[in-house]
Amino acid sequence: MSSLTEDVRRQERAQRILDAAARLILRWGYHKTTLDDISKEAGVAKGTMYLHWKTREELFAALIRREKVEMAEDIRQRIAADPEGATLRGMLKHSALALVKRPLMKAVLLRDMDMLGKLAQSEHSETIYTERLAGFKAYLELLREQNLVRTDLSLKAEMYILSAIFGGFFLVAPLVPEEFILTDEELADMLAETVHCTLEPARSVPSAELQSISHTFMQYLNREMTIEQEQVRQAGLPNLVREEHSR
Amino acid sequence: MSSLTEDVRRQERAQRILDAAARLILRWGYHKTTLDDISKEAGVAKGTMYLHWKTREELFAALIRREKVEMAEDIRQRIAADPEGATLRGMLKHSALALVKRPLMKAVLLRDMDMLGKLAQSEHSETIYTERLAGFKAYLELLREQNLVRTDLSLKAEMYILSAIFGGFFLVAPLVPEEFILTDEELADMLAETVHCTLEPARSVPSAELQSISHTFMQYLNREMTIEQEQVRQAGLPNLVREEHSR
DNA sequence: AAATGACTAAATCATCTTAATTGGTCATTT
DNA sequence: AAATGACCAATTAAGATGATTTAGTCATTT
Repeated sequence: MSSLTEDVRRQERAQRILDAAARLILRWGYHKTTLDDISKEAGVAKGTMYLHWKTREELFAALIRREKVEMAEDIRQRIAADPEGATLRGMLKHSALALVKRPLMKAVLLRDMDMLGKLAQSEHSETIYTERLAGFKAYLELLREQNLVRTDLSLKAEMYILSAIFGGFFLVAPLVPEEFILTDEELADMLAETVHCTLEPARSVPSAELQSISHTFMQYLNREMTIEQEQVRQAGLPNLVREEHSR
Repeated sequence: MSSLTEDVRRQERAQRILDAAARLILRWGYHKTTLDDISKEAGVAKGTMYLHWKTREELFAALIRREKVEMAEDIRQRIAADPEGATLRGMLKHSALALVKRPLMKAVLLRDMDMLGKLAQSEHSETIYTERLAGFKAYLELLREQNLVRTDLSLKAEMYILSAIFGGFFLVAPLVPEEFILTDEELADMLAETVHCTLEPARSVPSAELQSISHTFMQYLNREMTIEQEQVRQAGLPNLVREEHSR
């Protein structure tokens, strides 16, 4: 039986290891980052890491999951703090702001082969994308029902437009000459402006409606997160407990 | 002294060789396409190709130049045939339409490493991009002066937005799930719609003004083309003549 | 004079061999 | 029971060698 403080220390150690992994993957990339490197950086023995994750891949998957959860929480707070946060433009603006300061997430979302190597094109990364977009599609449908986005375009087209705008603002950054590069804040603002102009109808939204959709959005975000969060939490527990659970 | 019909035959042969090169680079990529392959495909001896271009790189550069010129001409015609062609949205729509059916140009613009290899990141490709954007910037400035695009955003921001939208619509295609993929026409229309909503002011433009700006745009396009076209033409001439010229 | 394709030097690729690294385990220590 | 790090098998990197390919040339043919 593991005591409560034991569990906490485990969790902390798991976080330390993931911190180390994050630092190293950003410096050296996925391929060049070895488990020996990580254990050294985290100040634990290599075997200790195997008390948390069964394989190297699982460790990195956990790292990405944690990043996802942190980012979602970040977005949640930014949106909650912004009166216009729940609008489509607000959502995308805050997602962009949360993304620009997370190189790892950026690498995952944009499939950065240099940093992630084959991890970037693993089926794991593929499904994450598909799932996220599927969840987002559901949210967009809701917005359409409430006339908070244009309905004269097909849902499919709107999904593509959104992907293109969001992806575009990040993907072209390394392609355009330096003189045109925007700051993070400018980029997020212009992205939001583009989404606003293109997809939001020209009418002022009653704050009651805004409140309601804000609630819906938080639910969507929470649903996305709980699954991941559960897995993140379990990484701190000993293997035995995990295996019992999974049966 | 070379006769007139001689020159024509030379030009035709140059075109045949470039045709062959285009076919092969699309099938095998830049790296796997050898000069032997091309000469075989074009039905000429390898030495003959050296009567047109001094190196392999020059041949491929000529191919890309030709593609650029053809595409510019294509855009010109599409815009001329469209009453709204000269608007910003029209310009981008027709550029998109011209681009979607030119895999080679797409590869150059989007820096497709798989197809072009190191050619994609050569300084040649870099300068093409920079020059094109510089020319486009001048055109955008004109549009701003005539209030044909929003002036409440900085020129820099507008350049980035345009790059992001245009690039985004093409770059995300391989990233989004199949169910969201648009047809070429849909893509071009949605791209134009996005540009229209985001950057064009909400006022109807007098057709006189439209005529004027259309003229300006054609000039811009022509200026872009004449330099390239001159080089394309010269590729048909014997080396000796070329060298005399360049001194 | 124009076109060719056999030829060459240089680069690339393929194969083998050896050395080093690394993910994962487990007997030992704490 | 928890944590460690020496250890191992397996993969990967590095080197070395030889074979093949290929960009570019040029003597010969048309």
